[in-house]
Amino acid sequence: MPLPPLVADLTGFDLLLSVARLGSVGRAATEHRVSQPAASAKLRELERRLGLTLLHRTPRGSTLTGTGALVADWARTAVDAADALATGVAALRVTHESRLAVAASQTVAEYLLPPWLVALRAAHPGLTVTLQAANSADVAAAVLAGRVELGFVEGPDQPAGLHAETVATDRLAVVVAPGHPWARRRSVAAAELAATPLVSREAGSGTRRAYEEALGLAQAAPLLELSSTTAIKHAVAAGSGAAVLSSLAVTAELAAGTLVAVPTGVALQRRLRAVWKAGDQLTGPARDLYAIARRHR
Amino acid sequence: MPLPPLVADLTGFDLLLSVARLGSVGRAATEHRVSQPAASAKLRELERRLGLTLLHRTPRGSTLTGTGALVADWARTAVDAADALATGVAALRVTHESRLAVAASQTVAEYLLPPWLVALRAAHPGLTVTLQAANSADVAAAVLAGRVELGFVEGPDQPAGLHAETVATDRLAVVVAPGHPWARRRSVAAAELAATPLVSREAGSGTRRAYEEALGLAQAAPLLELSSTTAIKHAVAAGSGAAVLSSLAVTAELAAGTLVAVPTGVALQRRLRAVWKAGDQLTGPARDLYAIARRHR
DNA sequence: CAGAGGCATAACGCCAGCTTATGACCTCAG
DNA sequence: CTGAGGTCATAAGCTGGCGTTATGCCTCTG
Repeated sequence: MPLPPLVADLTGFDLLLSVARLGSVGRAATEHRVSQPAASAKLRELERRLGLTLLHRTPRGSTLTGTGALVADWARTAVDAADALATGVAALRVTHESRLAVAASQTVAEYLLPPWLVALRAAHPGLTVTLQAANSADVAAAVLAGRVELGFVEGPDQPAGLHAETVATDRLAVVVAPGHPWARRRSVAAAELAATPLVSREAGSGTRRAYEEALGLAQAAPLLELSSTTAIKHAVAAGSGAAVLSSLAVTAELAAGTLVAVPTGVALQRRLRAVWKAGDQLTGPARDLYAIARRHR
Repeated sequence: MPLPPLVADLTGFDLLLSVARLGSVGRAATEHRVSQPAASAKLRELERRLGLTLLHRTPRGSTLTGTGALVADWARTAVDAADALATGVAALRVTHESRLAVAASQTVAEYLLPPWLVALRAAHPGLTVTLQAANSADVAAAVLAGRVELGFVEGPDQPAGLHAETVATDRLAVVVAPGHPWARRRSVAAAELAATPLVSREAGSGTRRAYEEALGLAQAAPLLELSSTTAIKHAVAAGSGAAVLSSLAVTAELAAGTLVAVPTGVALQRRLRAVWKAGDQLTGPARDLYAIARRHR
């Protein structure tokens, strides 16, 4: 199901947010580097397509109507998400004149880092960040080798030669499709969970290791081994079985009802930690990013 | 600061998500009702602009690369937010062949309802929802008069003639600008809070009423009275003083560091309740929406 | 009463992006 | 080994959306 064309292009909504902030269509146009008539037409077209009146236009400027304010607040969420996407992509891009290099494990890179980077960028407008997404072992290696200043790792291991500080705790959730027998269970005991083959990532993934450790398993026998979280979610939603995933990864699906979380008797959680070279003191943007990560905890 | 042009248009990212799900550029093109070359060109252009390789193209289809999967996950967040925006707008639009009419107070309409409606639409693909955003008293009146089947209200009042069930609890947060004297305080006592004029909504707003009740005030003297949550946030961020706002309304600002939450000795919270006519039984989409709201709690 | 600031309308030109048609490539079946 | 079917890339041509400048009208201010 493709995105409705109404919202595929966010520039109109972005313009609306500028009008809300600046109080005039003309000033919003200036901020967006377009002519005033272009902005005026764009906003009018937006109103026409939504079938809503968003602005009170007066000779002294423009203000939002009630519905305009409501739409603007929803739009802000979408624009912020797009902004986080842009920031993440910019960091992923290998820029050779980078200023801060960061490495992060999959879960952190996917779900936590983008808003942190948006906040960091607010504090350091000109800063370029490069991000390397890798598994926890590679992150540790990159920090040790000095390729990145700061790393974020998951899982139980204590990396040698690194100073580690917990910045967040990630709960792991057992998820199944709504039609799965477990979907209506009050609870699934640790023993039953340990005895059930799951849809999971490849051996050595941070999520899988944390799960194996929590259940005291040396190596869990997988029902199906897939290489990405997304693939696992789809397989489970299609009824392939149960999976253990970061709760951060399944909020949207739980909200939509595509997946159902099953309560368990086990505390499935793991710490997400910031790591840097032991003995070193974090400075500049790296220090700020660490502070932001702690603050968001 | 306008949105980077890279992400202003989400169609490319949306297409990427379809490719991830369907495994082929051509099928994604079909789903989006465009020709295969158009989709191919669009994805290639996306890769060019991001400076990243997102797809493995093979004669048997296309799959995401590692960075492609990462970008796709971030993109999914943005696309979902845009989808919530579209759903909210569609519900706001007065459609005359509506099927489910809902009224909600400001906080619920702004922050909670869009994802609920997205989930509801997943269960009822053809359903048209109309939404009326109003204050709690008007919501109750609309339900009583039968203009809407289901309402969502906030605040302490028990609406006469209506059956009410709590669907969520909203914490109120005391927020100030980072430079405000309170920003570094460990705690602000109830008495001090009650004695301090705040930036607030007009008398009678749900948030303001809940705050007055929690502090045992008949009527709080405002420092500044503004008509929208957004205006209040900006005024506070600019250093105008302190405000009490729904924690739902300030998550983004707290994350970005624009605003700072001040711990207080008072339990500032209020219930958000679903209401329908006493004696009636919820049926059909209204019943499902209520269930979704409870599930998201 | 004049000027400034704000939004709308008009006229025009350009380029982005879509479509159809076709080609190149791989895989698999017989 | 060979042909069919599926996938993606390239080419060429056209349309129309969108932005620009120029201008007019309105309202509030001094």
